Parts: sequence; C-alpha cells; structure tokens
Amino acid sequence: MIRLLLADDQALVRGALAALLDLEADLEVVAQVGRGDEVVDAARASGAEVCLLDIEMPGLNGIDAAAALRRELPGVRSLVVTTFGRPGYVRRAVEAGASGFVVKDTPARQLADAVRRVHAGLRVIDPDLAAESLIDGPSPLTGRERELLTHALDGSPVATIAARVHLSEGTVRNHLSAAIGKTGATTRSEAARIAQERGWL
Amino acid sequence: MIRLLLADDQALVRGALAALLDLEADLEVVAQVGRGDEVVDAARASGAEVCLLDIEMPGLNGIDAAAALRRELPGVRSLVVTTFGRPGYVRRAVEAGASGFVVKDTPARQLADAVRRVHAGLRVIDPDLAAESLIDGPSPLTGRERELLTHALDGSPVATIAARVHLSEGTVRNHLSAAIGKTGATTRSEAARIAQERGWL
DNA sequence: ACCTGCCCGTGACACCTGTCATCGGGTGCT
DNA sequence: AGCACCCGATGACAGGTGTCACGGGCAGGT
Repeated sequence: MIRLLLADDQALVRGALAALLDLEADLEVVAQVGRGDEVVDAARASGAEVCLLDIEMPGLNGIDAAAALRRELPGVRSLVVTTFGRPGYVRRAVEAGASGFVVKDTPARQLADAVRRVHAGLRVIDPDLAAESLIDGPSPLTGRERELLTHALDGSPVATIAARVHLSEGTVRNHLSAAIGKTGATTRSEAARIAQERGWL
Repeated sequence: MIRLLLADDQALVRGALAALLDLEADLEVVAQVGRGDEVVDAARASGAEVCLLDIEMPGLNGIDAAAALRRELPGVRSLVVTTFGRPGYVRRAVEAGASGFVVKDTPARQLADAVRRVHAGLRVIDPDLAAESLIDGPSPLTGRERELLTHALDGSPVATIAARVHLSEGTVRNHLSAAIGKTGATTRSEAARIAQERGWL
C-alpha cells in the first residue's frame, strides 16, 4: 500500500484527485493540503511515501516544497504536477529533487502508474517536456532581472516598480532592458509574460 | 440516476472529477470532452441531463458552450466551473443560461450536491461571488475596447496591435486610453490584466 | 593581480505612450 | 430633428520607456 499526500490549492481538484487515486487498490491518500508550506509537516505527521505537488500554490510553490521535502524528509519522493508544460519548471523541479513531473493534460489513467513508478524509485518525466527543457536550456536571467520581471508582470510603470524594490528608476530600466533582450521581447510586459511561460520566474 | 457530461481541457482534472462524481450512487458520468465546441454534440449523443463546464477551454469557452446548449438542447442544464471567482463571469454565465456557477475552491463534497440541485431545477451560485458580481456591475467596456485589450494582454506595443486589427495607431491609443480610464489602471497592460480578472474579456 | 560577471547608478537620446481637443460618419432612441 | 453613444482618425504635447555609454563597487574564479 503506497501512502500518498496531495497538495493543490483548488479544493475541488484536490478532492477529485483523491477520489481518482483511492480507486486504486494499492494506493491510499493519507493527507491533503492546500498550501505549499504545510507539505512537510503533513507528510511527517501522516507518514506519506509519495507527495503529489501542484506548482501553483500559496505559501510555497510546489518546486520549493519538493526541495523542502528533500531536505527534511529525504525518504519521501515527490511528483510535481502542473497545468502547463513550462520547460523551465521541469529543470527546476528535477534540481529541487523531485522524482517526477506530470502535466495535467496527461490521461487520468496514467497518474496512478506514475505514482507507482516514483514510489519504486524511478524517474517519471514527460518525454516531450524533457526534450524541450534541454533545448531551451536554463534561465539566462540574473537574480535582479528575474525579480524585476515578476514585478512587471502586472503591467506596473517603471516608477512603481522602482519604488517597490527601493532602486533607482534608471537601474530598473537597465535591468529590464537586459531582460527584454534575453527574452527577445520588445516591451517589459511582453518579456515578463515570456519569462513566465518558460518557467524562468 | 442523473446523467452527467464533463467538459474540461485538462484530462487529469476531467478524469479525476469523473472518479469523484461516479462515487455517488445517483450520478453517472456519460460523456467527457476536452473542447468547448464538442459539448453540444456529445450532450446530444449521450443523453446528458447536466453538463459540468469549465470556462477555460479551446474551441469554445464554457460560457459560450452554455449558451449553445441553451439554444440547441433547452432541456439540458449546465453548471459552470472555473478556477477563480471573476465576478464578470458569473453574470455572463447566468445570462448565457447556466443554472449554476461553482469555483474550484469549493470543497469536493459539495460538488455532487450542486449537481443534484441544478438537476432539480434550482440555481446554484456561490453567494460571495453573487454579491461581488452585483457590486462590480457589468462590463463598462465597449466592443472595440474589449477587443484591443485582449490584444494588449501579451504586452505587445501599440504599433503591433494596430497592425493586427487594421486600425490607425492613434485610434488604438484612444481606445486603450479609454479602457485605462475605465479600469483605473495607468498602463494598457495593467488595464488588460484588470479587465481579465473581472471577466470583462 | 587579473578578469569576468552581477549589481547600482547617472546622463543623454530617440522613440513610444497616454491624454486631450477636435473632426466626421454611423446608429439608435425620443 | 435632436441627442447620445460608438467608431475611426488626426494633431499636438508631456511624460514614460528602451537603449546605450560610462562609471564604480563587489564577489568568484584563473
């Protein structure tokens, strides 16, 4: 019997996944959480062996949660699930110590198998995504560029961003200009969107 | 026995919801589709009584799919499900003839009840969302403003947008300026983001 | 010690953008 | 007919934005 933990911020999806996986005779959902920062405690308390982690979560995202699991409970394996196949996410998830990466587009029947393989110590990664992640390579953004792009995601003017991060307006423009070049965009908001699509944020 | 159709573009979520609802003795999932434009045909072929429609779908979104159902198969009731509570969506879903509106944050246990109520001819709408939709009111945007905002979503410069819709650059600027005023934003990309959050696009 | 890379800042410049005033044409309502 | 509203367009203007050159400081490798 494989003991499972589910982490997803949408209660309906979480409950539905639990119903799906509980149908399998050899799987048992022993914990459910809606926030990333509750994963480690819940995994410890419930004695989970495999954690299914959504990336988009409040508190702590799924990738950082996987890293925390790796650090605090090395015996627990994690399987990262996300809506879209953003190549950068695959790389970061693997680097964070996740044993698997599944997109929500995959057929429901395959999820249980993915869990079993992860539990058996195998790696489970969507082959298309793995190829893409190798082509795209890692994020070329520097720390500041990444930070400023996240602030540019909502379309704020440069002055607002500069005030939020306590930087000169010109410095913000310089960093964002570099980011625009690296993403191949022509506007900071376009650059922010592209970077997010590739999982660089 | 209530006959159900599920429409969601994410196969994993779709399958999981099917597993969840099939657990109920009086519910039966008779069809599953991943695109909005397949809903009507599938509902007709399967004899579904209630359709669970996600809003974000390729081909046709869930609201337009509800409208198509209302037109083609008036006896079939629809329950719209979406990730976030965007007030504008509630109003549009109701106007499109949907009998219910549920967010994915609601507990999984309540979904089956929502389906039963919709099947019984009742309206099921998240009370918080209903209140918000009344406060916010309908979209103040004109047709062009809405169209141009959707093109501004990805952060494209004005020149690109103007070329895409075959309009003068100045005209685009004027419409977007009006949209910026109506959303309370200071930038077109911020306005686009706000409009999308409120379900105005 | 040297080089490289990231960080922060300034200044300047061309260009883009948001705003306003103004015009004409069309539609729908009273 | 008058009015209100949306659409498309133009021109002008202040201010925002992207780019470049340049400077200095700091950490990490060789």
